[in-house]
Amino acid sequence: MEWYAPPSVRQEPPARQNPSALTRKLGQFMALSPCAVAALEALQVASREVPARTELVVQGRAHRHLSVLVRGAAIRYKLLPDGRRQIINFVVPGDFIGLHGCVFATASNSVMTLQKTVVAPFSCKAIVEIGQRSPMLAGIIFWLSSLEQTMLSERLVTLGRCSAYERLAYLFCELLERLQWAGLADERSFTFPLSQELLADALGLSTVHVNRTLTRLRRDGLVIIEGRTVTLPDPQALAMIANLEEGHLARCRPAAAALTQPPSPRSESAE
Amino acid sequence: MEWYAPPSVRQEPPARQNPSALTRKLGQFMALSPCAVAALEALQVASREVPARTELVVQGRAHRHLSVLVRGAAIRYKLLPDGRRQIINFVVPGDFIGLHGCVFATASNSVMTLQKTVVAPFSCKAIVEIGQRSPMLAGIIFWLSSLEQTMLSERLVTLGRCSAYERLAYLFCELLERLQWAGLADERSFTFPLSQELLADALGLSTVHVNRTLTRLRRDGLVIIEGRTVTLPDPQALAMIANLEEGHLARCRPAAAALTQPPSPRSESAE
DNA sequence: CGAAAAATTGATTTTGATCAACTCCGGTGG
DNA sequence: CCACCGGAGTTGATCAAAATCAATTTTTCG
Repeated sequence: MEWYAPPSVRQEPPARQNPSALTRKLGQFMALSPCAVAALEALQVASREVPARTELVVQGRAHRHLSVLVRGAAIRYKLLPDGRRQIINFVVPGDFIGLHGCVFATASNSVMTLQKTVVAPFSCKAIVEIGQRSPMLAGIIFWLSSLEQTMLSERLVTLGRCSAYERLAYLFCELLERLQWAGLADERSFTFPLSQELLADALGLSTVHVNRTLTRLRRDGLVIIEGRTVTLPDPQALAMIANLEEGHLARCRPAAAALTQPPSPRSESAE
Repeated sequence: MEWYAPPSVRQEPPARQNPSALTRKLGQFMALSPCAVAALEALQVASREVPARTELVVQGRAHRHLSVLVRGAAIRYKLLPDGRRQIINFVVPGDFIGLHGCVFATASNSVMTLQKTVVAPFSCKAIVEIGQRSPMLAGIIFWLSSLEQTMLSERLVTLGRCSAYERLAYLFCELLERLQWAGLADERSFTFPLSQELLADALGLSTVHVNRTLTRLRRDGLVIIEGRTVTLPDPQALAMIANLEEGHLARCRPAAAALTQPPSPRSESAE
């Protein structure tokens, strides 16, 4: 409702060359058929610009739309009755917003933009239809959802068992990797509208403690923050601190079964 | 591999009357067509008994099977390199084990039984085929996966922002509710093989602190533990402490769109 | 019965929260 | 141009929650 007011739909020129963050991300994990790419890009042709601090989804209310975040940044979070906030994850370009909206009547958490952001909304039905038309695309959507669940699990482990130092290291590694997927980060740095309060709410810490721990990471030469740009001089070392094993998320490489199977299953087994 | 050794497949009599925990759970959220029920029950005809403390899935290895937990209990957890353990969730009857196995090449976390348990393994392909044959069943599986993700998010919020007292209250409420879904708990008590160490690893606490906090909950008359039976004399009060709003998980009632939509342009075939 | 696992308890330490300034910086308006 | 404002970041002091260490008791179970 809130962000719905100005119906300033912008039609992207259909002949856009550069792939969306979504297809870029997917392309790094699996071979996309041209028609899969077409279907995914088609979802995003109608985009909409949303100002900062806008609630795209409100916990407890019905989902209005499903969308893909095309450009900008958002958080998915939950407020406790007494006002405490926990950020469940950061939403970066190429991520779906409110994919649950397809199957749940009401939202269990909120989503808010962090800066001026472009989203591509579409109806739930559009997704369902796409899934029905192509089993492969259904598999891709399920894969994306599972990937998100895996990241949630990792986060849970980090919150449950890691120190503040480790948690911050973890978050920086995660953001670097995810923004790289979207083609928005280079080898060791990224730009993202983080504040210490956001870090605190994402990691279950107080802002004061985030500040002190960040100071320590800076002193240790592991993180450099200049404005909105975060540089990780030694991502490997940071990943070690974050308890991330070699190729942690590379693990999410899709299994051949569901995703490389338009009609004919190919047997690509390794041992 | 481990639990695979004795191929003691037990064929349930096909005319079993009582529904599986899975269909019981689903039935509480949505109207299942008879043929959906048949398909779900068919998945579980071949079941296998697994002893306690058996690893059904091992992090870092390929998934072997997908299965449904029919009877018993398990945990999904992750070990950090230095041995710390975080339990990601408890697996109760009616839950899938390793649903990610459909789409990921390797498991990112482990699953271990807590007691003698019956699981119904089946191939990934079986699920994919079911989903392709009936969009409604595909929707149901996606709904189950989303429900799990929602519970994960809730857990994350609890770990990030709640005290030990609140966390324990939360976990007891969650288990009560989930076991009720499976038809395994009455209004205010359930039986489950919990130890204080398990509670600690699930909630990101030390066992000592769990012990003290549990003592406090007991003293406050909110939890009674006798052997493996947990009684919550006042689930409402406990839910309040756990920061659970009215009908928290009832929120996961499915949206009509995806799940009440048997009519499909394509092959919706009868079973 | 006896060993091992689980639960309990006390003492102490550590981590991180809370409270309270205070600084730095980027606007914004006079 | 500059004073001022507000938000974010920084710092110190203190407090509280939870971890850790170390026994000890109770329960479970072969």
